[in-house]
Formats: sequence, structure tokens, C-alpha cells
Amino acid sequence: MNKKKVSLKDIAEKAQVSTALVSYVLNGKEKESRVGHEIAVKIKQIAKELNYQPNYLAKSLRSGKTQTIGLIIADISNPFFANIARIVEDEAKKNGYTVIIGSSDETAEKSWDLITVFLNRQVDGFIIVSSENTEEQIQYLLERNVPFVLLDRHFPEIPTDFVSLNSFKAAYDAGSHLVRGGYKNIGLIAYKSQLFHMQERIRGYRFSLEDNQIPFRPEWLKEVGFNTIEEEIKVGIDDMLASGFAVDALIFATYRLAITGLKYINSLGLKVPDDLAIVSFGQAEAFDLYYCPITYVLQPMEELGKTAVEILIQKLKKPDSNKKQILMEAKLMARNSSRPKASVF
Amino acid sequence: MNKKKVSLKDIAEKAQVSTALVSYVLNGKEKESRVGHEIAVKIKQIAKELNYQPNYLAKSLRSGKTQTIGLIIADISNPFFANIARIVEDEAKKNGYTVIIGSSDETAEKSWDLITVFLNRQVDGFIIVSSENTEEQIQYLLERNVPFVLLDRHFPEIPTDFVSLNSFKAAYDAGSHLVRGGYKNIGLIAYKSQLFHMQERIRGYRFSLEDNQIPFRPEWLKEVGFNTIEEEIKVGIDDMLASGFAVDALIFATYRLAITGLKYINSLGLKVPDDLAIVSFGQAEAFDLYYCPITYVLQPMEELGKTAVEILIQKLKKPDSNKKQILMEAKLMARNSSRPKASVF
DNA sequence: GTTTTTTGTTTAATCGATTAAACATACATT
DNA sequence: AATGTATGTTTAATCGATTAAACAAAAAAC
Repeated sequence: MNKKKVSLKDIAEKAQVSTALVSYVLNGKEKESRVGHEIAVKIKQIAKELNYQPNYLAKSLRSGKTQTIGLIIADISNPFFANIARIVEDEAKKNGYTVIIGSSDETAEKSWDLITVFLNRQVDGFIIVSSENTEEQIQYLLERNVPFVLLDRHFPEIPTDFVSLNSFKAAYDAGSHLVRGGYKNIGLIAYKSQLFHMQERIRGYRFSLEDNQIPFRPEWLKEVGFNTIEEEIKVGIDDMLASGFAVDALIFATYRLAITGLKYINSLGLKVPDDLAIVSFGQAEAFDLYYCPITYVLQPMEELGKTAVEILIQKLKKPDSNKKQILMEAKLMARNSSRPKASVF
Repeated sequence: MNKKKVSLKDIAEKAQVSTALVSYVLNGKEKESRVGHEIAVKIKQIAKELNYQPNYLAKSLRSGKTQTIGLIIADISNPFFANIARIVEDEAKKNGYTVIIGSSDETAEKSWDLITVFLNRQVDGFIIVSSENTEEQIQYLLERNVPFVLLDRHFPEIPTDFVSLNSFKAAYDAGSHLVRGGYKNIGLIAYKSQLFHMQERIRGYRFSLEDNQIPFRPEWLKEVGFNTIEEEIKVGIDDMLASGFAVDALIFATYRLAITGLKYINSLGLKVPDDLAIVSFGQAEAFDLYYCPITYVLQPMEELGKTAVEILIQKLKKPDSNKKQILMEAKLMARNSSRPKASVF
């Protein structure tokens, strides 16, 4: 990068004034700082001539504000998070902020790394999709008074701002929908995770059975590890099908679980929904394209992302405002993969 | 962010030495700067105690290096770019760099915006997936001597570093594969774009026909606008099928085109591959999950992304090294959607 | 016992901007 | 004429680190 950048000083020299005046003029403070009109015009002209671009590092160092938001998600290559990232990017840009994105791979270590790196880079605040066992990280941010908003997941026992989904309700709706369609043996494949939103999905599912007088059977619930989903899903599905109470419908607690599960279901030659009805969380092109369009829980992504940014920016302006805690409602999009059983009619 | 950050000065005061010593010690320059051993130990200890984290803004302002890479892609919510972004993120992190991502939506304006914003933020270099009509932006970067590498797309007439795909060969292979399978009327749906990689895909497709003595028919080639793909693809496919030489096979030049096209093909009730064989660029879960797995052109994403980062970092170290221009080969992954016509056997 | 060298540490400029405070005129008021 | 008030501009400190150069004291050389 030669052709050295023009600085305030360069303009000042050319205009034969001090850098202070240049700074005032270029920041629109001519009035307050009562800069002479002719000089102001001259400065503006020279700035344009030299195509002056302020150095944000210097600005930030001085002001303590970088106009940068750190976004921590599980994995940018996962469409769900990529979607969110895009929404956050756009909304942040509208407000003059730039976003740095980091993928935690659902691990607490990487999440710590990212928080540290981002803090060193002086981000003004964070939007975080929390991984398991990151409570201490959240506490750390709270203690240090770093502005942040949790997105999609939150810790009910820690008082923070957050925007997430009413997972209980969403799962409850998914289960009830299947029951109404005449399905009796309904399974759930979720992640083995203590994260609240995952536990809520499980709880919602179980409540939907309970409320419909369907006794829950342990073999209907499979919790798979993040790093072993392929194998565990296979075993899990085999198990669910082999059981004395073989499932006739299956709920997937996330998009990735569904994709992996469906591949296996395809390979088994099972027909959806006749052999097995399907409902999944998260939307995706793959669901539309499937031979039998997949019923899914539509999360209000746009709203989730936008609101998170809004709350954060609000917080950056007024650090001591009240905590905003928002649970948004999902909407069940019924498609063919969970159509009512023929026998019902 | 109260609990004010600890700075070099804080450590210096506590250790009763000047900031210079602290800086030397914490940067591992004890030896060169012959700092007293006891003092060094003391400084390190205090730094740890106070959990000192250097301020990168200050560091960067001084050094002129931000250890930040600007990545400009078309859209982070597109799985293809999300994938690349993840690879770039990881590779950059390995080398101590942070990535800022921006989505251009294939427009020259947004691309300019991003370049300007990122330059103001003093990124050390760029990795760019160029949009149409951004040649002047590339020239600008060249003139200003800003290090950058083009990824996935390049301008043959501008001498830059780049890493992209041999699109001609990939498209030629796709076409030849279909011809070998007994398909005679092969269509291509591409973007209406002067971008080289797109033109190369078209050229490769046409050459594959030509080389196999299949006379090309204009109605087999549809070029659709970025912002109107839904409608144009519908019309295009209708047109191709209505033609006197109705297509029996279709190549999609990108992932997004394929997804959109397949939805429409589904809605028409066409059976793949019996009614219409399919080959597409770009891989995706949706292709695996489709009732008839889609044949696709496998791009070496990992290599593309990694190499781009490597070249850029190399360039950052040695700004005047020779331009690296790399064309990688794709691999056709034959699946059921393009299985040889029954009549062939 | 000087002079030189080595060792250890501080000083101060610098990166590029912002901004309170000081300074210098011109103009108005009494 | 003396004082007060606008108006316009500069000075210099500051943000947090880096680093060449200056300095001081101890050790080695002659």
C-alpha cells in the first residue's frame, strides 16, 4: 500500500491551517467551532481533491469506539447461521457498524478465543449464539460491562439481554400437529446438550404427548452428540424403528439433524410420510426440494437478527437501560411430510 | 465497558519501570533489548496478574498493520459463499488474521462501498469474489498497491493474483458426460453476466456439443438476470421444453440456479432423470437429499479458499513477488440425475 | 586510574485523529 | 479610551502502543 494515504495533516498543510480546523470542518462542526466560511470551503475542496479518507484506527483509538460488532455463531457454513449473519450484517451496516464474524463450532474454547480476540480488537459489543458451558464467558462479559445480546439461545438463570425463539411452544406445536394428524408414536431427535433452547424443545415435545394422553416411551427420544451425529442418528433411527412401539413420525430439533436424518431415511428406502412423517426445525431449500416437502418450524430469522442488532445498538447508546428479553414465536409450516394419516379419514 | 482496560502504562507503574521495558518484555524482545532478568520476570507476572490484553488499535495505528483481511463475496447467506467464508476464516485465524466479511449482492456499488469501508478500517488486504463491472475497482486497488487476491472469478485482461476454477473444462466435462449418457438435446441455464467464469461455462458447454457433432440450438441456452431468476427460469425451462428440439438434459451453471430450477421442475411433475437429466455446478445438501441425487461439479472449495489466503498472506509479507494465477480443476460427481439413458443399453 | 565496553533503563517521537483551552483579532458597548 | 464580546485559529494533550536514541551505571580493558 504505497501511494501513502492522505491524512488530516496533509490537508492542513495544503490549506495552510492547523489540523484542528480540518478536523472541525470535516466533522461538520464548522458552526460550533465557528470556522471561517471561506476556509471551510477551501478545506472541503482540498479534502475532496486529495480523496481524503479518515483513518478509523486513529479515530477509534481516540474515541474508544470502533463501530464494530463481534458476531459469534456456531458455524458460518451452516445455512441457519449464514442467514442470521447476513441479516445482522445488513442491519449493522445500516447503522454504521461493521461486523466481525467468528465460528465457535459449538465449543467453549473457540468461543473464549473469539471473545478474547474480538475484545482485543475493541469491538463495541457482541451478538452471541452461545455454546454449551459458556456461562462463565457470559458472566465475564457482564462483569466487565461489555455490551452484548444473546441470540437464538439464552441462559434462563443469567440476567442478560436476549432474543430467542419460544422453543417450548414450537416443539409443543410440532408434536400436537402430528398427534392431530393421527400419528401416535412420535419420536424426537435432538442434540445432547444442556442448552436451554434444546431442553425446551425436548420439554415441549414431551408435553405435547402428555397433553394428548400418549405415554412417552424413552426409545422415542434420541439425543446425539454434536460431533457424532451421523452415526448416532443412524443407530437412533434404527432403534426407534425396531422398538415394540416403532415410531410413525419423527421430529428433528434442528436443520442439521434433519438433513442428516433424511439422508439415512432415504437410504433405508422409507417413504415420507407414509412410512414415517417428518417435522423439522429450521427452514432450508433442501426441505422445499425434497420429493415430499418437509413440514418445518419457521423461525422469524429476519426479526430475530434485526432485533438483536437493534437491542445491541440501543445498549451501546444507553448502556444502563433495562435488559430486554424477547421470546419470539415460531410458525409451523405444514407441508406434505406430515399430512394427516389416511386412516384418519 | 467500565472496569477500565489495563494498559502498558498500568503495568509500568505497578512495576516501577517505563512503558518501554514493559513493551520489550511482552513482545519477547528481552534479549535484543537486554532487559534485566528479574525485572522481566516481574513484568510478566504483573501482566498476567492484571490479565493484560494489548490494544490492537494502538498496535495497528503504530505498525500500519491490522492483521485483518477483508473478504468480499456475493452473499454470505448463499451456501457456496458461506462455505468459502468458513474456510477463509479458519485459514486466516491460523495465521493470526481476522476476517471481515461483506456481501456485495453481485452489485458494483455495494462492492465499492465495501472496499471503501474496509480500506478506511485499514484492512491489510482483500480476498474478493468479483461482481460484474468491477474492473475499475480492481484497477484502483492495483494502482493504490493494495494487496488482494481474486477468488472464484477473475478478469483475464487484468493482471492480478487469482485462484479460480477452470470453468471451461468443468462445463465441457458436464456436457460431454451427458452426451456420453445418450442425451442429445442438452440445455444450459446460466446467469446473464459478462463475468469470465460464466462466459467460460457457456463456452465449455457449447464446445462439448460441438465436439460431439451436436448442432447447438439457441433455445437451449438461457441466460437469466440475477434479480429475476425465478421468473426467467420458469419461462426458460418452458421454452426449452416446448421447442421442436425439447431438451432431455439440463445443466445449471450455479447452485442457486439449480435449486430454483429444480423447484420448478418438481412443480411441473417432471421426473429426473427420465424426463429430464440434470447436472449442476456447486455442491449442496439439497443435491444429496433430492429423490434422485443430483450430479454435480465438485469444486475444490477447501483448496480454493486456503490457497487464496496463502497467496494473500505471502503477498503481505513480500509485496512484490510475482503474480500467482491459479486455475483449479473441478471433478464431476456422477449421480443418478444424469445416469445413461436406458435406450443406450 | 582512565578509557572503553557492556548492560540496563528512560526519554521522547510517532502513528492519525479529536478537542479543551489558550490565544489573537475585530467589533461592539459604554 | 477602556472594557467586553464575538469571531477565528492554533496549541498541545490525549488515546495505547512501539522503538530509536539518549543516558547512566557497572564491568572490562589498557
